[in-house]
Amino acid sequence: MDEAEFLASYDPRAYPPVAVTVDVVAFTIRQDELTVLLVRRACPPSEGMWALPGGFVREWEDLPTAAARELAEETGVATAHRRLHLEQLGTYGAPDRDPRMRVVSVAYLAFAPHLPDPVPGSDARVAAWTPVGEATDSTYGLAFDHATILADGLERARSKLEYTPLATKFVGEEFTVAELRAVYEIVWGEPLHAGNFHRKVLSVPGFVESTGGVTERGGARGGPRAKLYRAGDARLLHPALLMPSREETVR
Amino acid sequence: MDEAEFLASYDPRAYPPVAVTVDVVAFTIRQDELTVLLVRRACPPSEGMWALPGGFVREWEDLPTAAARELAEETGVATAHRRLHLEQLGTYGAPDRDPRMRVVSVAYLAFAPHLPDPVPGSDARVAAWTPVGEATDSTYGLAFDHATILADGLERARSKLEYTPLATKFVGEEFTVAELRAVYEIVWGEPLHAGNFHRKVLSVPGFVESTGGVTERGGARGGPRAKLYRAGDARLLHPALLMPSREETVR
DNA sequence: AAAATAGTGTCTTTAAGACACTATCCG
DNA sequence: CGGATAGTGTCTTAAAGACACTATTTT
Repeated sequence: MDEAEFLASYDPRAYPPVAVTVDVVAFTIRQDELTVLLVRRACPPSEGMWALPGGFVREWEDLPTAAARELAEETGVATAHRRLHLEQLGTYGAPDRDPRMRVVSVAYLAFAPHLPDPVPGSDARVAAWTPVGEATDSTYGLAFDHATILADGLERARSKLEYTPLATKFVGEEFTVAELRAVYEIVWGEPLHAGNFHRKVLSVPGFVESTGGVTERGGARGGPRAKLYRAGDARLLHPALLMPSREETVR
Repeated sequence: MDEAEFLASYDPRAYPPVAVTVDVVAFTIRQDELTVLLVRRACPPSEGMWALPGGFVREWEDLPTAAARELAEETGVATAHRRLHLEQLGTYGAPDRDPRMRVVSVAYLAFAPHLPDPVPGSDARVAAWTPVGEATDSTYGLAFDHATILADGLERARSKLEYTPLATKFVGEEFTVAELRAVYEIVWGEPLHAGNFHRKVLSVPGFVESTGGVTERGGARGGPRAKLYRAGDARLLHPALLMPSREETVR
């Protein structure tokens, strides 16, 4: 029996119930750390454990809309938050990933600069921005398969920094090259050469464009004022900015 | 109401019915053309139109297992076909993508060398390997949103050739550099420089390894026998083989 | 004044691409 | 033999990385 036949003879009681949910891996940078939004589960199973925010997809709701709504419910960020980047990460549907029933979850990845502290929702859930170093620790005990989803999201974010202008989604509308470099260093977890990075960023067509302005003040511990840039119109970076440590990590 | 609360109070009749299906974009190369497996729909809606093979996910079945099963049902290829590559492409869940009910479809991408002619299933469906040039023609009229899924699959395949050893999945266990080059030329749709390609492939660590053997005969129209290689152990290609035309296509 | 930072210059090494060339094999 | 193909050599250019250096600003 194929899809067509099955659906032609569709009867809600004739097949096993499946729930479709969205889970959101929302990253933001706070205090020079990459953090992910987690919520504390208020009911079984895994009551009291941390989990990714997520929930049931509503009847007439598109998948990305559902993801944006779930994020908004936790953070109070308007769904149409101007600088929010949302992309599909993958779908997780192992039959036993939720002990109660078959749940297929479509995971989304969200990036935004300086997202606010979670707003306690009307249902008074606890949500918190958690450093990814803690959240990916195997002893942290995320609920369900959320540790896998988070790991996949982190890997996606790291590699998207290489060949897309994703880093500009983590900084404000106007930013300095040093701020952009900080994003790379924080997400990749290793220091970059300031001079070479500077030249490289400016040499990639469409990555950033100058606003003409400079910062009000120099660096916190000294140094000249930095020129300001905004995101350019490139969708892909050519040539790409490759992670330094890729060489040996690769095989 | 969040996911946890919803599921805690789960009752199959309390929420709108959703079906979860898998659709498979299966690529193989036949007669120097990239082809995709399509089936002709035997019942409404879109009766008689071509569509990607796919179907309902069974109760205790994992998502990739469901995709492999759907492919096997059309091609007769054993699910454990030794050289079949299967990866998740994305999930398509627009509320109106199927007129009958809410259907969320998880699309998979499959690659294999020389897949056989489709075996008419027990239900006598018609299936055929169709050149992607025809299938992606906007007048070809694929059912549902399958034109979008196919386009996404093609784009994924093209870019995966760049930085992964995916091309080795389209050729036999042992292959020549020229055969590998043909894969790139067919999928990318443009000729490559034979000499530079040869040197490049051999210079990427872990891409291919020599078997020590050579072909029985030279090229069909002359030329020396070619050395034989098998896939190496690299998961990523460093440095990558970038598409020639990327330069201006990018922004 | 001291220290830190923004930004540039330059050199070395690696990789990509263009082109040429030889050796081998088919018909 | 003529033509096509496998594989290599070499040169030019682009890009990555290491290092040095100047100018500017903060404390």
